[in-house]
Amino acid sequence: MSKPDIVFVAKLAGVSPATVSRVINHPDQVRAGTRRKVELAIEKSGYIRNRAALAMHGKRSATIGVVIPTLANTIFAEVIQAFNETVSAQGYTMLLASHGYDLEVEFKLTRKLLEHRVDALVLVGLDHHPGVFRLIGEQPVPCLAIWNHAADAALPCIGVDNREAGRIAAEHLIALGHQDVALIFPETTENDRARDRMMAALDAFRATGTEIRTDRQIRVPYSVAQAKSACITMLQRPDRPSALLCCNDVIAQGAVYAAARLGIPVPSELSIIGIGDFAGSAQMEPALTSVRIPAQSIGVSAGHEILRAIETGDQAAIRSSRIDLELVMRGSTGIAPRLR
Amino acid sequence: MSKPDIVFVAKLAGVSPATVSRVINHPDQVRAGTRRKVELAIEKSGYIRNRAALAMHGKRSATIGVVIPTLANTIFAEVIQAFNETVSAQGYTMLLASHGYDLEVEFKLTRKLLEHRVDALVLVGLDHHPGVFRLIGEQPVPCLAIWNHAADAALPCIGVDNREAGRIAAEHLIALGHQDVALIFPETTENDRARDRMMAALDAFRATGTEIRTDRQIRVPYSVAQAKSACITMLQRPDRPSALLCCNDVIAQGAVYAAARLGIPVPSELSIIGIGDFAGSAQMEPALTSVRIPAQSIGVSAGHEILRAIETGDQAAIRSSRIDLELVMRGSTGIAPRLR
DNA sequence: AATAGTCTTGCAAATGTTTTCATAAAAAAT
DNA sequence: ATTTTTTATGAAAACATTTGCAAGACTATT
Repeated sequence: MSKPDIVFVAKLAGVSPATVSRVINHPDQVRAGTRRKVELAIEKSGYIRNRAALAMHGKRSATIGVVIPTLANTIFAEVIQAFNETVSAQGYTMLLASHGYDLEVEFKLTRKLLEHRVDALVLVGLDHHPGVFRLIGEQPVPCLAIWNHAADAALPCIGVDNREAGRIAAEHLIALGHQDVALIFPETTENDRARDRMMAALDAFRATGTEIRTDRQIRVPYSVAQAKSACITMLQRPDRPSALLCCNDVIAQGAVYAAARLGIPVPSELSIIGIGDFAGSAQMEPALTSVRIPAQSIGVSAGHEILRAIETGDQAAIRSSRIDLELVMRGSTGIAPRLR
Repeated sequence: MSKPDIVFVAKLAGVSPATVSRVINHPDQVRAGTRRKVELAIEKSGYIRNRAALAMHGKRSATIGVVIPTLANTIFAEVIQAFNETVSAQGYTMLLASHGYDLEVEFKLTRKLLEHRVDALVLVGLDHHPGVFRLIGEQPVPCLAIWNHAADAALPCIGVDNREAGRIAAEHLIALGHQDVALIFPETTENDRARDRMMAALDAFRATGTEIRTDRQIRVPYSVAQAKSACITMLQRPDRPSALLCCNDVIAQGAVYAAARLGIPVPSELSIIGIGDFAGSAQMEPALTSVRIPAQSIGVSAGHEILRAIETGDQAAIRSSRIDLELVMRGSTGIAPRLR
């Protein structure tokens, strides 16, 4: 009664296991009559082939391992969705793991995915546990870093230049005349994306002679709720800044709500800019100005590159690419109050 | 140079493959000295055990298949995250597939996951392709439907009663005196959650003698952008309703933004209620009134039940449970204008 | 020092499938 | 009708691992 295997089906159809295998994998190699018999037996027995046995044969496992920091908010939803659509169209399934912004955990998960003999590996960002680099150096598995791009990256990568993202955001505020800006960022020690953006933003302001004081640098996790309450606290102080530069749109959305709650008019009294242009940002009122990260494109190209690397068997075949950022000016930023 | 296997490691350590296997799986069964030798050889060779071979032995594959409608918006992010955290703590990895609200695709994906010999299967909702029911009837795999709960369900299920959700939302609006209500829902043919909510809402209004006209029933996909623009169109008509009952918070968020855009004061002129209480809903201004679906609880209980079923090997062991809904009254709903 | 008992370890079988090679059957050519 | 060619099928090896069994190596007990 327990799950029928290929030899059970073969007996039922009165043929050899080899023939059953051929019906499944090379149907054209078997005579129509036999094929029908076998197909009937498969149908009747409810046979489902065991991919594990297949994978043991050096065949593809038809799985792609994907390790992301979190599933909890919108940040990676769009890339992953696009990536998944691309590869699943070719019959691949995603083994998805999330590490909660802990690179030690990321290492363990990566190892586990390799145990499953994923045909390829996708990671987010360029900063990883040394063990991760060792693993992908040793294992013959195509590996791709997404979201980030850097010319000198240790890994093939498809994504944006986060330093540029931080710079674009900062320069937009600078161009609007903002001098007193607060930076709302998460903890950056295990998050290279956030770190790059912040450093570039600080540099951009420094280049205009403005040093952003540390009490203008707020630490907050990626959470609309926590961002909102942190911003409320900060914006209630008498010397509030004229603009908020947020590490991503999750935080920026929280900031917009905070301003709304306090009745601070945006953008006339307070400008808010995010990074990412996540779903919903364009619809907010006021709509959020953001540095657009084309998640869709990243996911799709990543999918194609991975597929190509798997098909050709050449793990070095992955082409890195830098996806262009774009400043999307919307209603949440405006000229600094002091200039009017 | 190609990936070392267990016999390579065995040779390197000067022991038999069996001993290497034991070092990995039953370390206490091997003498400390030998163990160290083997561990060194594993380390040195960069050996990673092949789970496929393991799975072939009737062992666990240590994967759990999860099929969801979409990854693209927040809807399922929280459940999946909670579920994943729960099961990954026990060493399981998620094979995640999304079908884009197409039950035919869902069937194919389910089949594929079974080929991978997932140790358990999680689906969303109770409505499925007949093939899905056949598969899970034939395969000895614990299967659990999440998000929905119904007493007479064909599958073990952990979730909420979506009819109740629709009813609670409707009755809240009724209690506030709203008689002219619009329903903003997605296509319901392949989405039992949406269908149940809508039917129950219509019934609730009918019970008070109000029949909701079909031109008050708007069809819109789950997208903030599309919901917003559809609502803008509708709210601009001279005979706009006094309340909007939205199938979920994604749509409701779009509705709130639509009202903001048009300058319609919420809730004094227009009440908006959602279902789900997704991330961000509580932070909006005005904060969104919603029927809370405790995604976190659902994910965690689902995880525990699945783990129990896997460990005990008893697929019938999964206990269904109905998770309680809760009306969360916030700023987006208020007394109907005609009563003031 | 001998015996019994306890640990360690290796051998070999088993797992489910694919594929190469050989053979049998059918089709085509004479 | 016979031979040649082509096509379809089966037998068996291979894949990487685990585990029951048996034998060998210790340890403890007398």
